[in-house]
Amino acid sequence: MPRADKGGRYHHGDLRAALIDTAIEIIGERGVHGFSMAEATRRLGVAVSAPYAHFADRDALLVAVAVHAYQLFSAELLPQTDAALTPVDRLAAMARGYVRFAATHRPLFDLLYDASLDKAKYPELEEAERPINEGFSACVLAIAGDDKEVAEDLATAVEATAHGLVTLLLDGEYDAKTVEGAADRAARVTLALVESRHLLSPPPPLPSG
Amino acid sequence: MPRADKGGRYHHGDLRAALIDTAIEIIGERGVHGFSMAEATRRLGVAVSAPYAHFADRDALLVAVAVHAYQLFSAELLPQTDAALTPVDRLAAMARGYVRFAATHRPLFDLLYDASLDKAKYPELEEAERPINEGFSACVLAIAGDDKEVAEDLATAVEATAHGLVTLLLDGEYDAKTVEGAADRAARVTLALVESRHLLSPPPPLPSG
DNA sequence: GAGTCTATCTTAATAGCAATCAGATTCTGA
DNA sequence: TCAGAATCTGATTGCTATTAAGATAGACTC
Repeated sequence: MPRADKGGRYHHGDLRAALIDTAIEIIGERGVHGFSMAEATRRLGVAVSAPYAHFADRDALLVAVAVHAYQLFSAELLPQTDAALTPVDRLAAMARGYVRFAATHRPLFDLLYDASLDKAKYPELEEAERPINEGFSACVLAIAGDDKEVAEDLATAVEATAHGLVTLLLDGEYDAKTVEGAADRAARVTLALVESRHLLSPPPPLPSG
Repeated sequence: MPRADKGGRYHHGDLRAALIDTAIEIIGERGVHGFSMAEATRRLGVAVSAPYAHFADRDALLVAVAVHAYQLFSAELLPQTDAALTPVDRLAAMARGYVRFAATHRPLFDLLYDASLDKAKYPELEEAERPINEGFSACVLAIAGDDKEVAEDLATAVEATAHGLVTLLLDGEYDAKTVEGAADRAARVTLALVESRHLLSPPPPLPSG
């Protein structure tokens, strides 16, 4: 972990990587909102203008951190997919994992879903997110019997619910107990969605309003 | 709608209200993130320091706008509750309304759920949010047969899903078609949750993971 | 109506931030 | 060895929030 130990060398060595590490550090301490380029350069003992040789602007650096975060997310979430479980159980496990990641790495999670990074402008974001979406889709498709429309419907519902639960969880103050509680809840809601006739077949008529 | 038409008067008249209006205007144009005190004072033809006679800081002004947004939200959402419908249908209608409000007043919705305003620091926020939560709770309690634990579980699930759907909807680009599509989806998922044995009774054993 | 008090507003200033530019330094490869 | 490219510094611009001290207007009293 390189610190302000440049020791008079003009060139840093790997400022790009050091900036990403320091950004993760600062975001961990102060949240995405509390991160600033200036603070990062201060910690690295480097001129405020130095980062701009490696990143076009603040957002570009945050995107690099976000890519890193997605990789971590994948690494924690996807192993659940390989287990010898039924697709339904795997899906529930992923919902759990989603909640756990958000709670365990809150600042990074906020960076991914709260700091409005423009996915259109930074294609590497979608690229980094893809493994997650694919693991998820595979799971859902297996459940939906390869009916793509049903699968998309179900996927959206499960994703939305997990994400929404996390939002509610993170809005209030939370401790370990409520984290596992929310994880349980996410799993339970996932099961409810999977079994529902409202999602798994041609939808019955809806009351309008 | 008072503009930069102060016309040399030293006192503005009602700068406090004008600031809130202008803030809504700017947030509508540029999003919460793009709002600045400086821009607001510029539009009102007033010194940059003038707002601080009425609001402690930027956040305090945003909180005032958020209170306004909650009132609008209530006004659009709660009428659904009075209709002569079953509790379940009312709940589905509220899920719809939730999605519609978010899509129709996106900047205000972002202000409520994206700009991390500290509810502990500004109790008026919870106060303004209360009518919504109460209408919602009443509905859910009726469905759960006054079993508070089940009701809380169900409420969380429905709220989370609606919120999550909105998040997904707002993340991608969206047009009128997808808005109603998302509203439909929210209603459908709500029905699925309400009918699920996983939520409406002592929960069956969960696979761990 | 004169005088006082207070709220409101102005001017002026500080400090933090992102971003740019010109130039210095170091690295790289021919 | 030397030219060019990459990296970094120092100085600067212009935006932001926020504060302090003083001017002005409205409200309230005598």
